Amino acid sequence: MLQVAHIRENKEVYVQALKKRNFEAESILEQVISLDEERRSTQTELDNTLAESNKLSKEIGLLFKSGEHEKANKVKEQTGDLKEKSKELSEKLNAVSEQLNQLLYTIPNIPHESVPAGKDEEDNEEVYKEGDVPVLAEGSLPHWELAKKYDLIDFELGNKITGAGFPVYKGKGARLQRALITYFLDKNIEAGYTEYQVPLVVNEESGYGTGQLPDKEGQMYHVQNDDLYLIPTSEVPLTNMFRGDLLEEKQLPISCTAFTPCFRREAGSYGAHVRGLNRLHQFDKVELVNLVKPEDSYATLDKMVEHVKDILKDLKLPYRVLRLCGGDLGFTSALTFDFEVFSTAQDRWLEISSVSNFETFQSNRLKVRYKNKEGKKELVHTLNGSSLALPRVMAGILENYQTEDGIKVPEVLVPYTGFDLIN
RNA sequence: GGAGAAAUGGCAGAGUGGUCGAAUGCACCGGUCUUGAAAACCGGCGAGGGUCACACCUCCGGGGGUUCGAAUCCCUCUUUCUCCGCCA
Repeated sequence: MLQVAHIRENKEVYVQALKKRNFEAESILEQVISLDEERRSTQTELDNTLAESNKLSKEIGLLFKSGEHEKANKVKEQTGDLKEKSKELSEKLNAVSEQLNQLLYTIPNIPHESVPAGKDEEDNEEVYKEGDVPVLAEGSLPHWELAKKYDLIDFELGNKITGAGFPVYKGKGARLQRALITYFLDKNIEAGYTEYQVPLVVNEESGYGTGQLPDKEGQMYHVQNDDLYLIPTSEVPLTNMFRGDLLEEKQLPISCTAFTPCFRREAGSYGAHVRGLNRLHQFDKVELVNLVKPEDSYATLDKMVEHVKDILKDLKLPYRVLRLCGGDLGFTSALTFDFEVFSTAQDRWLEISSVSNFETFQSNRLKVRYKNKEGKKELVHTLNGSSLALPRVMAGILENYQTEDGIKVPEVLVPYTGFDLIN
């Protein structure tokens, strides 16, 4: 959520910046400003009314104490009007504030100046590429064929138990998956992150805090009996741990990592691009979340990007890094780098990580602040990134490491799997 | 799931209808003393809105009510603790 005080002072900057997202902000920002003005003037009026009735109440108290009951009763009569007026004003204030909030929820974050203008993923900017695309033998297979051939993942079984998009991992498939999770966590801990285990269901407030609600309501599974949501990413519980907190400067930066399954309804997805592990309703992911001082956030973003690069280098997977264009940038993000692994057998890039700086967009909603050296309270910057999302890494490994003898296990994983070949 | 008790500032903990945003202690920050530190002493120290700055307003778990006036009384929800039941 954008900060109204800033909008008030820099409306034109906001309008221009949001154009990169193809978001026409002029009129909506004007509405925001006028609602905010109304809000403030209503607040002032209410304050004055309350001040007056507070004064009278005090007077009444004093009069009763000194035994002047008659006088007191007379003053009492004056309070009725004030009471009614303040009731009206506070109702108006609530309505205006609510309206203002609803409006603010619909405005996306302003993109960082380095974000290229653009319509969709076609316009993303490739900023880095590494690794040779392996030349595979004749008859190499996509991962869903490999998963079947070596009995690693059973999609049919998942259909039976739950439905499409809930695969069952078996044998060496399950162990490879577990190895990857442990390896990712270890890498993150080594880089200074603290590991957490967090709830997989969250309340409505948490959903709003990180911006899944109301924007992506349909994306989350909703447990209606208890009004809870299955997390679409551990970003939600991780970031919400700090909701409403006023941190000490020395506590920053806060770096968390967690492994969790993620649940996404992915309503409306279908076709070849969702085959196999490409898109699932339940998948595993290891996530990074950073809370930092504003002046440090872009350096932190760079560090996160380097960290993910490092992991992919370890795994010897060919990958590229994209700077997302305005049209493809997530609602809450100011700058996002996507990582994609090249799937040789599918002959396409698969997104496996997304690393973003949200600046104050989340922290403003979440009210996560810290006291700086001067004792002034400031919103922290929040960042997150996947390191990494499991299914597509799994797909990439299966497809790129296939040989005539079977699927080799990347060297760094062997200590975790306990085997070096799947055959 | 049943019975009872509780929820106050970073923490502990007073406060049961009026001058209470809230005693006191600890923690924290600044100062005096000291070569330095500790101790002692002095001062400061919750959050949000609003203002150039004050003023002023709001907040004692959340919501609602009674009252001229609520941390304090009533209703309701949530959470925590104790006892019982069930259980990985």
